[in-house]
Amino acid sequence: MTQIPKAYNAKNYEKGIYQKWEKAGAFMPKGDPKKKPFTISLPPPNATGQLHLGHAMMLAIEDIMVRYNRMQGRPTLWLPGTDHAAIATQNKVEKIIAEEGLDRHTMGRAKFLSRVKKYVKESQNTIRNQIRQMGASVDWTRERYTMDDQLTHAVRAAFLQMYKDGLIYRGHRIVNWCTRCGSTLADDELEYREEKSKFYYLKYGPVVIGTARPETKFHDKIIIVHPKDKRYKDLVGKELTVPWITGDVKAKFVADESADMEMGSGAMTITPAHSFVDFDLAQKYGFEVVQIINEKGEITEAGGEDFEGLHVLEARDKVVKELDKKGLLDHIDEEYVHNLSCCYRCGTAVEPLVSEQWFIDVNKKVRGKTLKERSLEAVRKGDIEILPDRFNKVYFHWIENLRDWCISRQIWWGHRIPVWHCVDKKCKHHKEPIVSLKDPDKCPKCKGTKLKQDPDTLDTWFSSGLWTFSTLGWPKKTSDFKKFHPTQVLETGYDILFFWVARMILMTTYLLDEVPFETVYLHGLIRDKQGRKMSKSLGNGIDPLDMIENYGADAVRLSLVLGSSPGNDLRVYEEKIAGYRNFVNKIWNSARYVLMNLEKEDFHTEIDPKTLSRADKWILHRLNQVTKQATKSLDKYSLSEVGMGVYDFFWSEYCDWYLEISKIQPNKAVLAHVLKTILKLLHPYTPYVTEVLWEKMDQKTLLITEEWPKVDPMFNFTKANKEMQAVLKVVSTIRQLRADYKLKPGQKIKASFQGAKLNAVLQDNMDIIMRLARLENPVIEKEEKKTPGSIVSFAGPVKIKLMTKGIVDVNKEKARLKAEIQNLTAYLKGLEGKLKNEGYIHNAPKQIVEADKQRYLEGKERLEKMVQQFKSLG
RNA sequence: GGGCGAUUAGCUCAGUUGGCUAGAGCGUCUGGUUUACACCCAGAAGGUCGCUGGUUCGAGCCCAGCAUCGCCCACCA
Repeated sequence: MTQIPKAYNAKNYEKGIYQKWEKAGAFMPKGDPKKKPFTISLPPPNATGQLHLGHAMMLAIEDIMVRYNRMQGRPTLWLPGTDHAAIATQNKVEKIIAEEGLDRHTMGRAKFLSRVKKYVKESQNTIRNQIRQMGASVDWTRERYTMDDQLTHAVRAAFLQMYKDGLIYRGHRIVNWCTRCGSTLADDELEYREEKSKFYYLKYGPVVIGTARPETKFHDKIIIVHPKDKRYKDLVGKELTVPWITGDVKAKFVADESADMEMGSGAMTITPAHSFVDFDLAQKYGFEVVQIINEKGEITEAGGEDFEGLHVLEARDKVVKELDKKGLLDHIDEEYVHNLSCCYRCGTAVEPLVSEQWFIDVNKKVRGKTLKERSLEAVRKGDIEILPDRFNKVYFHWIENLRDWCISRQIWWGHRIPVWHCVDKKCKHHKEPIVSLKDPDKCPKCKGTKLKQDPDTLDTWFSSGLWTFSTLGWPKKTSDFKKFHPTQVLETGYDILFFWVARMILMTTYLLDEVPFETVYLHGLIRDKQGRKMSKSLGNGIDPLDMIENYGADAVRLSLVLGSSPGNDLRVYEEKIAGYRNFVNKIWNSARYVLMNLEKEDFHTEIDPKTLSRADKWILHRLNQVTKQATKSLDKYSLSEVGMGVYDFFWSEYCDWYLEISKIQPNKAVLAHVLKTILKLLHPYTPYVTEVLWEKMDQKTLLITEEWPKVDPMFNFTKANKEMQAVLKVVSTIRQLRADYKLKPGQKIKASFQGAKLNAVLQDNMDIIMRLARLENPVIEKEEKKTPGSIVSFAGPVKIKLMTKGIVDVNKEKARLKAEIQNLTAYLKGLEGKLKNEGYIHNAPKQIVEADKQRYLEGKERLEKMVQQFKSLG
């Protein structure tokens, strides 16, 4: 007999339990070496501050997968780490130093970077602490950071290999440019903001062209028309002089199918340096590309002395005025709504411009395949399975339309591009890049020592694309790498399918000729109670740490997992978390009861099959069923389904019925066995409370490393299960009657039963029925006896009669019976129709028809008895 | 413009390969100190499964169309 507190206070236990696990080395991969390892690389949170509920969800989901597989005896590795998050981190630190009146340029590169490093260190500590608080069983001995020496080495190795294969090239191409960050952005690093602006129609020689950005049009010289457009047929190929912003220009008509005949005049001029579409056209035909806007968002010398140096917005007004003066302004549409592309990190409008950058060629064949082809194939062939599978389509579409990936960034924080140039003027090869794994000290050509490294850094997703294997020691073929790669699951939010998941597949299939992971589990976004995104500006965010403080980590985990399925958003709010806290407390109290009634040795005794009552057999049978279902569904990653299934079984069967029955006829070994098994089933979901209780049950092992429950064929009791369910139904029915007639809870009622085939079962369990339904002197009647003033109801085939003469109103009983008779009659009529239907009898599976027949016969019998009873009431 | 998702009780959501009178939690209502738990127990009310057709013996589930809400991608001369 062990006493524990009345309520579970998570705070008192969680820290100690986590330390115990960690000390025992329980997070390190052990398990049966013959079994296939199970590995998850934790998506490394940005080292920029704090974790939010999305991270908490990720940790909860992955921890469930990991704990389950660990209990299945597989060598299990969950590798944690953090990401240096180039732009995000740099922006954060820039903001911080701005408050001190500083900026990075006056500070200098070295000083600024050391400031960033300090910030990252603090942030990493916060994150480590938060991951621990969630109970995440990550292997801290293998923690990694994208800027670790070893990972940086992996980045360089990857760069070098891609460079040698000609996949990485330097080119003058159009890129997305953020004028605030002073850097390029990848296509998917843009966000779109709807904006209303003016739309200008301008007279350009014989045509009218439309534009939202007149300030880019100084050097428009090509007019594109559709080859089938009759209006311009004669003009195609011709050159003519037209008056334009800063004087006359020579314009040329070119036919290309990209022109839309329906739109405006059907003719358009192009600005190759500042529009992706126009740039492609210029490449196709070899048009001149003139830069109009520079990296600061100002007009270049191409605008002439009147415009050079003006910011784009100022220039816009001035250009329009100038055109108007010349009579070239046709009209202005004030209500033009369009999507403005903005920087996803700072929100500044993005300026497409041509710049010299490093790119990854996604269409060049290496070893017979392009990067695109490899990426598509991995998913098409089923080597990678995406959950939910509807995201396959989204993935394919994205890869198919992928352009060359711009990987250079003009920011300071990140992996410096491993390219050097010889700056010795005497060297003939000073234009050739030197790409090297280690910092070179001399030029390989002229042996000079004047080398300068490319000032740019790499896109942060370049290094995270290597995450599943750079963390395992690649490019060295370490034993970890051999054992744990490919990983099994990559679990992350669907919002970074492109950013990260696709990049990992692209990099890994090329570099390793294998997939990075077998399954992609995409979780949804966290929303508030009204379904809104959580955001700082709305102030509707919930801090996971506050919730853990108030309700415990187990409750927080449940609120993030139950009721959620891959790909679907999830609403999270405090009442929900409080509800799961109640569940955790219920676990605690069920164990409290068992602990109070059992001795230590009871937790170690085997179940003796000879001692099993029908109730024992029932709960053991149900436990088998639940275990079977849970195992099957967890293998398919149906985490919510399993959690809810066990929740339900535990609460509404084990607690509500079996524990109550155990107060009447206890079987200590069964009580202990079922509870211990439930703790195991729940452990992946609520690791803390289950581990605490496990300890209280005199277990010498840790629950985290216990074996996952197996179905025990000895405990399959189909018949007892059915019989016991009937008994429980009898109790429920009586309770219902008692409530209907407002019988006092304490008042014991005389009752009789007619159960036909079930009579023996009822007799065996009469104690239970009596106690749970508060009866006295219950009897089983073999024959119908008249008992005036009693009330009657049916639990399946069992007729229940409560002797309530003088207690209840006969008229009320008549009304109730009448309603029940009507209800049943309607039901039987439906069934009858079905059973008379030839089509149904022929086509439906036999068991279904058989079951309906049974139901019909049983219902019919019940109806007869009810009618009889109704009549007897006079 | 293309695509995807959602629509089931007042709220949040389950609902397997189509087959019991469609379920749970929260909330509401009625009762309740019983060998753990009031963070609890017993019971109840509450649903034209978004709409319209179709397939089928049978549809919440499959098909077509529509509506509303949300998301993603593309385009915007």
